[in-house]
Amino acid sequence: MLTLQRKGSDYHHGDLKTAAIVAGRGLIESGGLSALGIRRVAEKIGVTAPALYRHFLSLEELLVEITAQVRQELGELMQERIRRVRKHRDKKKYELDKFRAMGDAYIDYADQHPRLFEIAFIQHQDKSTREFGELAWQLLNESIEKFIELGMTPKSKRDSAPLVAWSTVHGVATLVANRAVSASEIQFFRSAVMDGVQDALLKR
Amino acid sequence: MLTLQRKGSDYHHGDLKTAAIVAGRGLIESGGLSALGIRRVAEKIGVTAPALYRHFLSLEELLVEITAQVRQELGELMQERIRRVRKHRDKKKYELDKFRAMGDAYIDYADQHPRLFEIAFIQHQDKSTREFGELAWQLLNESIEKFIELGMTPKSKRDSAPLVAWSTVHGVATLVANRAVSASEIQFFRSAVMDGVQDALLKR
DNA sequence: TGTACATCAGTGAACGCGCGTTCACTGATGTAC
DNA sequence: TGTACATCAGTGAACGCGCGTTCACTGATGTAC
Repeated sequence: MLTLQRKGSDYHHGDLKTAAIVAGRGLIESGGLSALGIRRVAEKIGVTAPALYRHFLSLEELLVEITAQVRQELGELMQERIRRVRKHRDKKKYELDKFRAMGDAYIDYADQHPRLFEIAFIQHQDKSTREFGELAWQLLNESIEKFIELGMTPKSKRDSAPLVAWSTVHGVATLVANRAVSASEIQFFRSAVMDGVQDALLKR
Repeated sequence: MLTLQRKGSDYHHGDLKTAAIVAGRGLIESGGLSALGIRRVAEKIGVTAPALYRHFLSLEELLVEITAQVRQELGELMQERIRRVRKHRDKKKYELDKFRAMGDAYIDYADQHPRLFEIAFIQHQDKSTREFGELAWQLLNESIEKFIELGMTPKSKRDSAPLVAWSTVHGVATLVANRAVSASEIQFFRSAVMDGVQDALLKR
């Protein structure tokens, strides 16, 4: 749990910025983007609205910080799941297991935090999102690089493979987050798509 | 061009409902979902706000009608592009060309109407979106059915293939709509992914 | 063909609300001496 | 160690705004006779 209660005096909060981001996340998580607001965040923290202007230039800026954090978290979940994969003496199998774990993590995040996932990649100003989705993108590229090293994926696909994998998994994740696939179909859907990605990347 | 100007008297509009949907679309197209509003739609049409309540129960209902129309349009664009594909005496090639045309249409729509695409699949109440995205989904299934008939796709993939194809193409479309892929990469990205889908569906 | 009347799509004013942001301020903190 | 003071994170009141929706109404339309 992050520091949410005030420490010491009641006048100074201590870590308003962090608290605001956490509170904002919570609002979006339960009510979507339109539930985010300066006044609502302030109320949730137990502070007056203008106090937030000591830490953010505007509502927009708060949102930008929230989405950056969500993208980071998504990357961290992937990293965590990769770590938990059991080693296997068959290196190819091991790499493949890690790859699937990554994809599963991405989809799980979208499933469990649909509203956050929904807003994670929206564009602000002229910044490219991938620049911020750095961690997830990097992990994906490392994984595919391993496939190539082990001769599982042809070198010719070095540039395209990460894009194919990303968009496919992103597609499932989006549809799952939007509940566009019925709950009963989800399991089948997810594994069918992951098999499909594998088919597309691997030599046979 | 749909009937936008009033006909006959100035008092009765003639086709307010249609005009409201068109105007609402336009607002979303240029300013995103948050730009949609009863008052703004009314102003755009040249009518007072309460007039719209003769045709819609609420703002929400107007939005539902707009998204349904967008999904329909998306399907129609796909249909149109399929129609334009040149016949080819090699049936397999012909089917494949039509399949790619469909995918291209889907992505083009997302690229050209990013804001509309963004909101097309959002969930309202408890209705499943696919129920509404009927046309697009049907076309995709027919296409894959042809692949199976021609022995290009194994029968065992009958259920999974449409899901794999949909989510992959949907993924690209989403990322393109969000401008998460830089303009210079888009062409390579699109064709790489379409090649990937093909790899996943077809026997080799 | 002409008139009375029901229908109903539109108007105009008003409602209460919650929003982001600004401003002059106040209270707590921590540093200099 | 104790006091004066600069710093700055918070307050409270107020701003102007645009929103969705309601209400009693009015004006145009088309049907019955």
